[in-house]
Amino acid sequence: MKRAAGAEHEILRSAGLRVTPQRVAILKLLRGTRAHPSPEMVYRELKPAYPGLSLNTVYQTLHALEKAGVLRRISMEENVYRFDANVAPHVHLVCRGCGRVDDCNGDLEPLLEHLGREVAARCAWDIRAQDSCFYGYCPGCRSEGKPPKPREEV
Amino acid sequence: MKRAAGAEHEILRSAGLRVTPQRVAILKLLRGTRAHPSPEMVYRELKPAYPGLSLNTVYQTLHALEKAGVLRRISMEENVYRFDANVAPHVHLVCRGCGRVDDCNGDLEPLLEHLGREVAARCAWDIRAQDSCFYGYCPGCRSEGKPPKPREEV
DNA sequence: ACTTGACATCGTAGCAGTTCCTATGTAGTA
DNA sequence: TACTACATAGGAACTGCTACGATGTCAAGT
Repeated sequence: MKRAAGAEHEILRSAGLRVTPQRVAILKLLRGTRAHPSPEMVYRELKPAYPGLSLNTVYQTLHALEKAGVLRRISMEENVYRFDANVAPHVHLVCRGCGRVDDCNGDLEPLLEHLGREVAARCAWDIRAQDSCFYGYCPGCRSEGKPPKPREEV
Repeated sequence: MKRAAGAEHEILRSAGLRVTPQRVAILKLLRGTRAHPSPEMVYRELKPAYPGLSLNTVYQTLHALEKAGVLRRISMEENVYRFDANVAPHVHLVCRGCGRVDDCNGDLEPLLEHLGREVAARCAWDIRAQDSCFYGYCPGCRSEGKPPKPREEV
């Protein structure tokens, strides 16, 4: 349980956080998926390997990592937190059929940065983060009649 | 309580919804504010004028109006629904200090539509809606030391 | 105007996601 | 190895939202 990869170790240390098996596991999971998991999904995924894991710990770890800037919390149409280890500005695609959240491929960063500059120029706010979400139906749900939302996997 | 303005009346009718005092009041409030109220805020605002109003009714009315395309539900970093009577694509500014949600002035619609086209061209999704949020500190919170979030008014 | 059926409203109860509380455990330093 | 501050676990509490059933009301058709 102690021999985790080094990258997560480094990240935690440089964020001023203690290195614990739980934190390494959570961070590793987030960095290894594109599914933007919710706390619940993280918990369900890691519970088999860490039977003693508490959902509470997942929440606290996610908050700590978010505060340290390692993760981003993103908001979907549903009132459930989701987390993303990709901190750079990018577009999220949210399926109203199955609930999955994808990143949009292709280099949209220049466009998003342009949008950010335009917004900053038009208001007197101190902007710290941006998030662009597109809602619709993924290829899978598109072919069917877009059914109500089941539970997706990490 | 029955002599409300005609615009809301029209909107409700053409959406196929019954016209009731509660619905007119809720829609009128939403259309007359830029604060993107949450259900709770709508309730607190209307309760004095409509003492019998139920929070449940607020929820149901907001859902009905959203389903009819009259309102948009937007997602902030907090897990609270917020509603916007402006259905056209525009940018939201969310203050991490006081929690207020503003629209960004200035004509950003072309840019957003451009972004939408780029996204649609890069993925096989059936896009139905888009939302761009910018997080930071409003002019008021910026001048102070960005305090923790109190409750804002409608 | 009056009746009537379908839809709205209200209050309560229930649920799911998140946070609070606190005793116990453990990482990291000396 | 011993110590101390920080993490964890478990459960209880909180909050925003939804489901349910009884009552009330809008509006179409007499």
